[in-house]
Amino acid sequence: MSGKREADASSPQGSTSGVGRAPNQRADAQRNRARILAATVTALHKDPDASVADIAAEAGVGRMTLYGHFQNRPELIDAALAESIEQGEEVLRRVPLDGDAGEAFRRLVASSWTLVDQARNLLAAAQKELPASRIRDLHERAEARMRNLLIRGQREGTFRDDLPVTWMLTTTHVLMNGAAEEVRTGRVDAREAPVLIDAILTPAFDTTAPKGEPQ
Amino acid sequence: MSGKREADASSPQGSTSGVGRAPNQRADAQRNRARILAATVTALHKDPDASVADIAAEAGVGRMTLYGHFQNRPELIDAALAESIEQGEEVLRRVPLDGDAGEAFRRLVASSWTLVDQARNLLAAAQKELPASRIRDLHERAEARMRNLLIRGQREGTFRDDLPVTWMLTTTHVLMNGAAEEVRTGRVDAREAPVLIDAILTPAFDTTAPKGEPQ
DNA sequence: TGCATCTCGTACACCCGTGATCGAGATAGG
DNA sequence: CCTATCTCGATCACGGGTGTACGAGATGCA
Repeated sequence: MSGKREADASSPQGSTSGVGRAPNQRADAQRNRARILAATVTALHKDPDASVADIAAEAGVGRMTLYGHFQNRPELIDAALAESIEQGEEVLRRVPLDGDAGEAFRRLVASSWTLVDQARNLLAAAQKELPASRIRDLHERAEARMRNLLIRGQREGTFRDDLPVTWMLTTTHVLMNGAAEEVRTGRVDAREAPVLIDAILTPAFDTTAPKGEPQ
Repeated sequence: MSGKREADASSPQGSTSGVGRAPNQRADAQRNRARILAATVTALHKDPDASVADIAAEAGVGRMTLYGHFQNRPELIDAALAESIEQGEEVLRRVPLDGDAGEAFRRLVASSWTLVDQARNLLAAAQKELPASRIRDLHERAEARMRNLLIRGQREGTFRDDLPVTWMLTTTHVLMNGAAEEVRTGRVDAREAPVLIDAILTPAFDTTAPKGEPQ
């Protein structure tokens, strides 16, 4: 449903007219497209404002080949973000959300953090090139999943209900990004990050705050 | 002491040689310098990557006049950030830090948030143009103040001591920025922001978590 | 094998931001 | 009122990124 996006991102260098080429892509063309998308993520991971040339180089492909697949920079970023999020969705869908809301939330945050850590610079780039609405749309499913979980937790009394859900989402989001930044600068070990995030969020959100010794 | 910075930011357009002009600035030149600094903050507040031309326009001054006061973009950003932080210091110095560490911390956060809210885009710009070390230096006093308070709170048993202080600082920092962003997009009212920040930090940091009904 | 498809280098036009230079004119301040 | 100081427009060089045009050659695919 609504698969209107990226309609004709195919047909590299449509020699003469080359308007609406169907997905009759040659195998190597498809491979290159995938490599470019992957390269976009890794290139941006290294340098948040990598140029199109940088990305093409990272993909081991000529700049012109890249422009054959994506008309311009925004379109490239959009496609990369969409793919990245789609892959993330596949992971997050596997996270069991039933049972205790607090436990489920911690599981979801742990999985999400890894994804955020990988794609944060891509996201930063997207925020500069794409309209905010587009980014919101792309994140809709992931955000809804977490929001619903928080709401359920509030109803069941697991989470405090004196906080707006949007603020809880923002807090979670911002903490994950902060942790990613700390990892990047080497001040925090990557494996420790989820623990640190939990150490803040659990007492901040839970109604029963088991912080160690309750004294 | 150590007023080595901005040494010769004076002498606009040193006509011929114009090397080391002492602070014999004319009154209007000083005024313009101040206006430019202020304009840098407000221009960057509107658009995080405003150009030098934008800033000059915002100050109601010619671009060349600006270059008369600051040799290049980094120097301008540096000066603006330094001044902004200096003004912030004046505010923060007035915050009483004695008494209960938790209360003192909340006071400090409330004051800090206002400052962060005003200067966050300036900071973002600075992070792109200035070496990270320089930014660290500029923030040293403010960060040390908060760090010491956190450490004292840990020693006195007010704050948990199972969290690295750096992570507590990061959490605080990141939450303030997040709140500022929410205010900017209109999802949160500015007066409510400090309350929301506290609502997270207090239960997250305090050993005794008074979250309303403790069961 | 043969053709459509795809790759990709070179070269170019264009926009934007920075920073320097020149020089005329305004203005503060003694 | 006179001069050193300051403002600031016009203009240019430069660098870097984006996107387009051309076209030769490699390659998958049937």
